[in-house]
Parts: sequence; structure tokens; C-alpha cells
Amino acid sequence: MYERKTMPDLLCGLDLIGEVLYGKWKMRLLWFIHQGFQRPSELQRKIPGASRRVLNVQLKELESHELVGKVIYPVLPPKVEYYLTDFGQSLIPIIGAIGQWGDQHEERLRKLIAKNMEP
Amino acid sequence: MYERKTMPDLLCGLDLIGEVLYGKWKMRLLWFIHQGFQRPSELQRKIPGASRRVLNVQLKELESHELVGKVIYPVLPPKVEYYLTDFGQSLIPIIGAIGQWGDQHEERLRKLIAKNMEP
DNA sequence: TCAGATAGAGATAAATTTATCCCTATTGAA
DNA sequence: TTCAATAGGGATAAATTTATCTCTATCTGA
Repeated sequence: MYERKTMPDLLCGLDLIGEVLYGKWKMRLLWFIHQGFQRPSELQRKIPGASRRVLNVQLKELESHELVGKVIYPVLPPKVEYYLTDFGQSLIPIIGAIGQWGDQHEERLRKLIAKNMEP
Repeated sequence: MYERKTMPDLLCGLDLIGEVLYGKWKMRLLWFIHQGFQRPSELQRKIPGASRRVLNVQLKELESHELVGKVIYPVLPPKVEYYLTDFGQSLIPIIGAIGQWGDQHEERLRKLIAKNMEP
């Protein structure tokens, strides 16, 4: 596993939230769990761009930060379900607002992103 | 300069906003500019954890994504001021909400982050 | 019996992001 | 006249994050 070499600054709310939410797939994971896709395999299908491995790792971090909980059913084949904790649930309005802004400005953003790729 | 090797997924609002806001200092830069710290040197003092260079680079990206604008005064020593465009301004409520969540949960977050450092 | 679904993790490679170091220029103050 | 402040950028190194590949295990259905 990777060992951090530098201490992060934790000066303000943005630093603090960044430590738990700054990860390529974390907001999507929280959002999809909130939408009812709670099993790892469902989440993997919802986020095809991410490998199985990475989602597992990020789910584990979300869990250790108490944003999601996990239920392991003692059955075979294995069954696992994630759920939002109250703490994680409290982020949903914010993630919703972020995604909504992106949706609202979709066209403009696509153009800007395209423009900033090649030149 | 760094050349991207893979195309990002742009499937939903979260992907889109990520392309312009996903950078260690970007939200802070927007926030401080919004607070009235508009000159590069002021921003550098507000964000001591970041090097001069990195802030310049991230400001440039924010500019190319039309979230901030830049006024160069033709004086010596040089004077530059950044300002939020309407587009950038529209992100302020969201950044505010994000930071507020972090502030509200400061204590809990500090404990969680600390717990997840060493073990 | 073999393929595919389920869930998870170690080792390692690749990509990306951030940081560091060293340049350019000019003015005013000590 | 030397230092600090102003703003910016290239080259490169380091840190971090993400992806890939390879394992383990068990059950169901063809």
C-alpha cells in the first residue's frame, strides 16, 4: 500500500472535505449508492470507466471515513451491500448541486474542455 | 508542458465539472478571488502551502476555462488582477456549500483523517 | 466440467498532478 | 548597490493517484 510522504494542510473546510472526497470516483460512488445501486458489481457496471480494483479501494476509503457502511451477507456467492451513513447522506445535497451545475452548463463545458485539449 | 495520454470520460455533470474544478488549489483560488484577493501575490500569501508556480499554472487553467479573467496593468513593477467571470461566479455558492460542510464537521473530519494516516 | 458471476487483494506499471529549481525584468527602498 | 517585491515560465523531479495483471474462493447453470 502507498505510504504518504507529506502531511496535508488542513487549514480550512475545503482542505478537510478534500481529504475525504478528493478521489476520481468518490462522488460518483456516493451518488450511485444514494440512487440505490448498493452492490459492488452494480457500481462497477454504473462506472464502466473505472476498474474493479480502483472502485474497491475508493469504497474502502469512503468506509474508513465513515461516509458509507458495508453489510457482508454470509452467503455464497458472496453478497455485499454498501449504504450511506448519516454523515455520507449529508453530502448528497452538495454532490447533487455539483452535478447539477455540470449538467446545466454541459454544452459550454464540452466546448471549453475540447478547446483545451489539443492546442 | 504535459500532454494528456488518455481521453477523460465525460458522461455526466460530475465528469464535466471535474475537468475544470479538479485541481488541488482551484476551489481555493476561486474562493479567495471572490473574497477580494485578486492579485497573484495576495493569492500566494493566502495559500502558503502552494508554490508560486503551481498557483500560476492553475490560474491559467481557470482562465482558459473561462472561470476567471485577468487584467494586466502596463505598469512597473508589474500588476495583475484576476476576477471572477459570471461563469466562475456561478460556482461560488457551490464552493461555499462545500467549504461550509467541511467547517461544520471539522472536528469529526480531523479525527477521521488522523485515524487514517498511520495504521 | 467449464464458463461466468460473486467479492477481494497484492504487486507493479503507467498516468497525472504537484513541487522544486533556476531563469528573465524593473522599480523603489535601505 | 544590493535586496525585496512584482509577475511569469521552462525543465525536471517527486509525489500521488489510477490502472493493469494476477491471484484466491465458491456456487450456479449449460
